Amino acid sequence: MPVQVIDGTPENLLPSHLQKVDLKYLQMGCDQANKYFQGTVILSYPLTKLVNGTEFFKIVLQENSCSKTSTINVLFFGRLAGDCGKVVHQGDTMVVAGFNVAKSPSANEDNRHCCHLEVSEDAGSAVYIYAKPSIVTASETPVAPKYTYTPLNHLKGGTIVNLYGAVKFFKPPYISKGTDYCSVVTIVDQSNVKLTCTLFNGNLDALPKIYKIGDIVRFHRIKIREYNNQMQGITGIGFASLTFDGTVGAPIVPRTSSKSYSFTEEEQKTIEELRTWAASNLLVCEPTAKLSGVQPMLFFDLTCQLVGKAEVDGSSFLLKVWDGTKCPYPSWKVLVEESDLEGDKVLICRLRNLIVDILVYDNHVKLAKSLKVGSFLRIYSLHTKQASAENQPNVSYVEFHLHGGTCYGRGIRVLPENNPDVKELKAFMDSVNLTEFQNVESMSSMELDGIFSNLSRKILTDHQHLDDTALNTILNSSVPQQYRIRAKLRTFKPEKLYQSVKLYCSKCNSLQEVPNDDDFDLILRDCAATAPNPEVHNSLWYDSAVWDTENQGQRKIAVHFVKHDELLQEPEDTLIMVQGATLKEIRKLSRRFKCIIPVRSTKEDLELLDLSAPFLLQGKIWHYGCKQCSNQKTIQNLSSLAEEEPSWEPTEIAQVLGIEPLQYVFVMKFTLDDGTGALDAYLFDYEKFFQIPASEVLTSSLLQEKMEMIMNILCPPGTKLDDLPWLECFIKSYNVKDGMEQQVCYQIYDTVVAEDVI
DNA sequence: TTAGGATTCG
Repeated sequence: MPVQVIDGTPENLLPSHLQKVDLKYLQMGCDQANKYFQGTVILSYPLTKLVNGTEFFKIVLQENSCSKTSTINVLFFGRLAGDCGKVVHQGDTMVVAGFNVAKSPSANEDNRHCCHLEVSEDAGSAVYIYAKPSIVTASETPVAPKYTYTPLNHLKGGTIVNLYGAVKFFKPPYISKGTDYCSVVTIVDQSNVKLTCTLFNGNLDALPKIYKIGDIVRFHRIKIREYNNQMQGITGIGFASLTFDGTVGAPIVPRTSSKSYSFTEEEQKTIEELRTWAASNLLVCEPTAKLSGVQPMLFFDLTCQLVGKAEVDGSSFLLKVWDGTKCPYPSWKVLVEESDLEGDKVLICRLRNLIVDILVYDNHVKLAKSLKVGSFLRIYSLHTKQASAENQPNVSYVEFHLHGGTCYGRGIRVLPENNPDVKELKAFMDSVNLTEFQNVESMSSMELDGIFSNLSRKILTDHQHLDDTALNTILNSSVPQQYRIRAKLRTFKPEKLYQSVKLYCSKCNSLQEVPNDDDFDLILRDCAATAPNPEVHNSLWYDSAVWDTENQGQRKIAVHFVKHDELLQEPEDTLIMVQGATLKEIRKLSRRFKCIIPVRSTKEDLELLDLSAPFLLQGKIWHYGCKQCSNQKTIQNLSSLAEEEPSWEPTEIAQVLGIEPLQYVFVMKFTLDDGTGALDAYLFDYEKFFQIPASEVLTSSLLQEKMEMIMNILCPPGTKLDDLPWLECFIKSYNVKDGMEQQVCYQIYDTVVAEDVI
C-alpha cells in the first residue's frame, strides 16, 4: 500500500531498513533507495492534472531542524498524487521513501531547498502520513480551517473579519510614538470600496510585507470599527497577513512571517482575480525612478543599495546609496567626519560618482541607524530639491531629503535579497563598468561647474564646535594656539597653482621641487648608453626579455618581469624593472604595467638609478625618494614582496629598497583678512583641503583646472575685498626660529573645501 | 498606547 495513514507518531512504525535523511545532506545523484525524509506539511496545493492527464499534487514539507533551508517542495505524480491529495492536512507529519531528487526550478523564488522530491508509483515510492492529533483522522475528507472573506462593501463596525484586497496606499512600517511599529494600509477590492487599516505590532516582521502599490494582501482576524463615519481596520488578537506580488502572472508566493498558514486553490483564484481587477481599476502610477532619471523638485520611490551611513546630528542622518545609474545633475555631498562614516571606504571611493547622499530626518533617523550597510532599500517619497550656490544662481545641484513624518507613505523599507526588483538591481549593478565613472575626467565641465559652485559657500572645518576668533585677537595672542576663523582670502601664492606642488620628506622635514621630465629623460639616456648585462638576466625571482631598438645603434631595452605565484599574471598587476628605455618608452610601458622600476645593471646585479629619478612609476604617479634620508638596499630585497598576490604598495616597495619616500604636498600662502586684521597662513596639505591628491595634479590638466576653479571661487580675480566670499577655516599659530629671531607663523589645518570635490 | 493617508525646515 503506497499511501498509509497512521495514527500516532512515526517512531518504530517504519520498515527497519529505511534510514532518515536530513535536508542538509540531500543532493542530486545520491542513491536514495533506502532513505526516507520526514517533515511536517506546512502547505498543500490543490490536486490538479498535468497536460498529459497525469494527476499532480504538490506540498511543502518542513524539516524539524534549525537548519537554514528547512523546507522542501514535494511533488506527487499519478495515483499517489490522487491518494495523498485526498488525505493530507496541514500540520500532518509525512514520511516519504523511495523518492527521486531533482533540481527545484522555483528555489530562487520560494527560498526552499534547491532540490525537490518526486514521488510516484513508478519510482517505487511509499508515503506514510501521521495525522495531526487534533484532526480526526477517521474522516476521509481533509479538514482544513475554512475561512470566509468579507467583501469590503459588507463590513460592519465591531466585527472581526478576514479580508482580501489590493493595496491602494501604504506607509511602510515605522516606529510609532508608542511601543510598536505601525503601518497604515489602504486596500480596495472589486466592490470599489476602500478600507484604511492601522496595523500595529511590536515585531516588524508581523506587519504585512508590502513593497509597492498594487500588492495583494490577505488579512485574517482584523477588527473593524467606525472612525469619523468611516469603516476602519485595526489589528487585534490573532491578526495575521499574507502579501503577494500584484503583478498579473507573477508566481503566487506569499510573503509572511507565519510558520504555517492555510492556502487553498480557491484563494489562489481570489488573488488572480484581484490582480486582474487591480490592473485595470487601480491607478498604479508608480513614482519610482532610477537615479539617472531624477528630476529636481520631485517625490519618488528609490530602490537602491546602502553603501555608507553616518550620524549628522540628532535630527538628521546620512545614507549613502547607489542604484548603478548616474544622477544627471551634480548632487550634494553631505560633509561628515570620516570617522563617523560607516561603510567600506574603498567601495565608497570607487562608487563615488554614482553614490548620492540622502539626509533623512526626525522619525526616520532611528530606523536609518538600524539599517545594515550593504542592504537593499526602497526609500519612499524621497524628495529631490534643487539648490544653487549663492554667487552662481544659474548653476544648480540636487539635494536628496527624506523629510520627517510619514505623509504619502514617506519611509524606508528593507527589501529582501530574493525580491525580484532587488535581483534585477543586483544584476544591473554587476554589469556596471565602474571605471567609466571613477575618473573625475569623465565628468563634463558643466558638472564640474555645478559641483564647484557649492564651494562658494565657504571652506568648512572639521571642528564645528569652536567659535570664530577675530584676526586682530589672534595677532595679539600668545603662541602656539588654535583658532577657528572667518575671513576673506585677499591673495594667495603661488599664482601658478601647479607650482604649489612640492615633494616633502617627513623624516628630515625638507621640501624640494618636483624634478622635471627632462631631468629624468637625461638620466635614462645616460643609463641606456651602457648595454644591459646578460649575466644578470633571468633569476629566481624575475624573468628577463631583451629587445633591440630599430635605427638606434646598439641600444637594447631589457625588461625584467618580477615573478609571483599567481598562475595568470595580468600586466595591470605586474611589476617590471626596465633598463635602457627612453622616457617615451617608459611612459608607454606604464600605461600597461602596474609598477615600473627603472634600473641599470652592474657586473653583479641590477641596481636602482640615482634618486634624482623616480624609484617607482605607477601610472601617472612617479614616486621619489629622499637623497638625504634613504639608505639604499640591494634590489634583491624586492623578491620578498613577490607573494601570491603582491599589492605593490609604494610604501612597502620603498621600505624593502631602503628608500625614504617623498610625499607630494601642496604648499601655498593665503593672505586672510577679516576686517579686523590680516595675516599670512600657510596651507600644507596632501589631498584633504582640495580633495585632490597632490601626487596627481602635475599630470592632469583637468585636476589643475579643478584647482583653478576652486581658487577662483575662494578668491575671484578682480574682486574688491567687500565682495569676496567669507571663508571659514582653522589655523594654528607656531614659532619658527630664524637665526636668533623668533618668528610667528600660521598654518591652515583640518580644513576641507566644502562640499563635494571628490 | 501607538495612528487615524493626503508631501517640502533641514
